[in-house]
Amino acid sequence: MQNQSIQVEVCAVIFSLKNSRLSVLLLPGETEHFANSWRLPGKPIRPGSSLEELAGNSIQEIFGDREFYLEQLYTYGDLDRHPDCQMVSVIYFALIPSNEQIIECRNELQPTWFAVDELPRLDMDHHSIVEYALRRLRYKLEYSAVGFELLPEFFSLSELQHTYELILGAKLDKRNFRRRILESGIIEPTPHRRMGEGRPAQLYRYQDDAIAEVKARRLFP
Amino acid sequence: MQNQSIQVEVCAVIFSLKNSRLSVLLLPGETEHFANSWRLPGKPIRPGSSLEELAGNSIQEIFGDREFYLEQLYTYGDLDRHPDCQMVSVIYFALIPSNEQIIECRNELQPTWFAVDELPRLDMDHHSIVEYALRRLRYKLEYSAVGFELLPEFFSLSELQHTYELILGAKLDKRNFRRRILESGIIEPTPHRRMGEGRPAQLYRYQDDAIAEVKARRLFP
DNA sequence: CCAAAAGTGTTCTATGTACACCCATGC
DNA sequence: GCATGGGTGTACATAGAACACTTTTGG
Repeated sequence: MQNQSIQVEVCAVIFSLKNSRLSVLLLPGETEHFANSWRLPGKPIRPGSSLEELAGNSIQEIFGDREFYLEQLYTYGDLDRHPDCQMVSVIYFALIPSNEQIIECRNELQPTWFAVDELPRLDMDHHSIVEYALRRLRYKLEYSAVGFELLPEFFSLSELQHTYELILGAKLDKRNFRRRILESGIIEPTPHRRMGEGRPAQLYRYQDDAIAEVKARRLFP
Repeated sequence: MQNQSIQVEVCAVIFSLKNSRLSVLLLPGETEHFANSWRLPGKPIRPGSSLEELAGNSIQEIFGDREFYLEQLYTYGDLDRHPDCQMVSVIYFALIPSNEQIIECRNELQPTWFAVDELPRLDMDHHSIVEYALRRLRYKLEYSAVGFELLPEFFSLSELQHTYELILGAKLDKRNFRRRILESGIIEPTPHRRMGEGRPAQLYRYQDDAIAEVKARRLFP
């Protein structure tokens, strides 16, 4: 059933906001085994690259040489994951700002965004991996500042609140949200304002030196 | 400097209470590169065993076929970890009840307990791995029931409190501790009592069906 | 002047914290 | 009967939750 080889790969669960929905980037699956299914981007490990570099490269191949949030999620290594070999997958999860675009020269890979509540059929155990990444993302929101990583450099407090509401799947109280975020000191006001319908919004920027302090405290109930 | 091979191994950070100190089990290091140093128990991956099985086996070789708490910690894969090859280490952490003994036939391995605040020189980056495992253990104590895993099947509330104080490195209020633990419902009283100096203590047992519920709530500030 | 989104404080409730004395047993 | 560790409740402080109106802009 299963031959004697072990393969080790690095994969990434890439989250972003697309059409006001939390979405995951997937590639078409390998057709030999998993017809009409999709898979997480990734690549086999190779000498000369660290695990994190490989995960970062997989993402930069799709989005270009941007900065983004990247964190190791879990390493899957059960015997029944792949029909042909024993597959060990080191999974990372990444957050891409909503304004970033897939670079055109990579269209041949057919990278595609799927809303997390409308995932297609996925290869192997990738479906449960995405679900786990989503739980971890929701949990991280409560006690760290990770939500900003899905927004452009400048954003309004309402945009930030909508991001949190999208990910947590719940409405948050506007005044409590603003008070907590501002008191936490993880964002700073900028001279910019966003004009649109209604009153212009103060724009804020993320202070990256503030991450460490916030990690210890829960921001949301 | 570094040849082109990649090795993948599974290691375990094994915690227990020895002489009223939180301790880690170490084996003598490989002498070719790391003279007079110690290392985490572990073994290379091999076809036919999942990662968790390999971690579990490494521990059962030392303690026999016991049950114990085992959880994946992190996968280390930087380039500069080992002088000879690129080493990927999937690290697990385990909690062994304080009454468990190292089985005698394994004495040739020279497994040795070291208090976490008096660690010897360790191979590679194993020192920072132990420190990370310790941070994770302390953090887990706050919001889950993991402390029981270091005690025998029956234990008194004072013994449990001392365990928490040892791991967290801080004194806890007796009444608040007892109230919170009992209200959480993660332990149940047993008919047994521990006799000794002073008033006999009610002994409790861990209810393993209660783990899931408690995971979401913080038990300690 | 109306629609639309931004912005702002206070009260109430729940949770955590601090704290001191009586109880049951062995010697 | 006394030394030793086991066992118990209440008052206070802090943090989170609920809640409605005013402000600024564009059309």
